Amino acid sequence: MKRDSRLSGVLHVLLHMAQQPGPFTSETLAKAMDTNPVVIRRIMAGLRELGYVRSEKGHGGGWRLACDLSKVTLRDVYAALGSPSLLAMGNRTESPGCLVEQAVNAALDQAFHDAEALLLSRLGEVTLAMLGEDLRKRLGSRKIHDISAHRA
Amino acid sequence: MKRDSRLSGVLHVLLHMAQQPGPFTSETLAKAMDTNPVVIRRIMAGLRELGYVRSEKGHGGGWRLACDLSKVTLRDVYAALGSPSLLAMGNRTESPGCLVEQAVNAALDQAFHDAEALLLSRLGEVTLAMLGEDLRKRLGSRKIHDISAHRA
DNA sequence: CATCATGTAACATACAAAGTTACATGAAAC
DNA sequence: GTTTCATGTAACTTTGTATGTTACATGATG
Repeated sequence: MKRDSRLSGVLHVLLHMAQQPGPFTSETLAKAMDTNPVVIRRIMAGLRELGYVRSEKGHGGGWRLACDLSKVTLRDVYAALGSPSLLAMGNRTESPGCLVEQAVNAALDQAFHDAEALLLSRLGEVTLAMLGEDLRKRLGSRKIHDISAHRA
Repeated sequence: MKRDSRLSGVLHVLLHMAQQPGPFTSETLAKAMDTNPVVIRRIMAGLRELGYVRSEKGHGGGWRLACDLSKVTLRDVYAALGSPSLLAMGNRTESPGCLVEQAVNAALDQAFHDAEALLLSRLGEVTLAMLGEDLRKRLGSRKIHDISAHRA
């Protein structure tokens, strides 16, 4: 797999859930995302632990939102995934004895750190509610999107 | 392999080369980097094509710097590697039909793009000569580092 | 108790970087 | 000219991680 798409995926799920009351089974969500129910449960596990969503077993069970969408940022969601590494590049050796490599690492670390900080900052500026608002604009006059129609 | 370390690696090689006249065989460089000669040739190929280094076969052959170190930035070196992706994360689907996913992508793309731009900008601010200068400071009063002593 | 849905372990697949082997090409030394 | 050295490159192996899949235990509902 080329790149980590868990953040993209879990946001997709959350935004879908925000459009309808729920609950949603992992299977329903998986169909909408064209993936496997276990994958859904996996990426949702961290959000459940942080209380952003709740899950229930048995008949009528499934996933429900359990947070104020205007208080949860994309950065929070990212953190709920376990804060996977943001950059595809890194240093060859983290604590090299070679002074040459230390000089290289210092220069790269600075650039890497700045980029990571900016990305986290940007993610922290966007709430799930804002995403929902943007979606509403995109939907325009259309009827609220039904997740069950997603399969088309 | 966890993360792409080619940029880190090739910079390490270039900085080593800047400390001594050369030429350097792939094998010598590989030993200094604790890796394989073919890996060296691979990461150096792009730099050769752009004229940053030259290579010669046969006796007395090997790699030599062929550029003004004060004119080549880390961003140039990155480009010579083929501009591999900088971010470890990406969108699930690049051109989704689903409006929900479009909204998610739009938000993430913005953040991703900003972070990539900043990283490239930072890399563009640092020249190989500046790296060499930093290294000189780290070396302090010490004798110029001999690459053959690297194996220690 | 049968059914539904999550929770999770275990295994399979896909992909890219890094490491390795093998050999062709060309240059210098003898 | 032949040997030796060094690059150039293809092909294959190894490794790490995300993703996909199967199987089954757990618990809730009807």
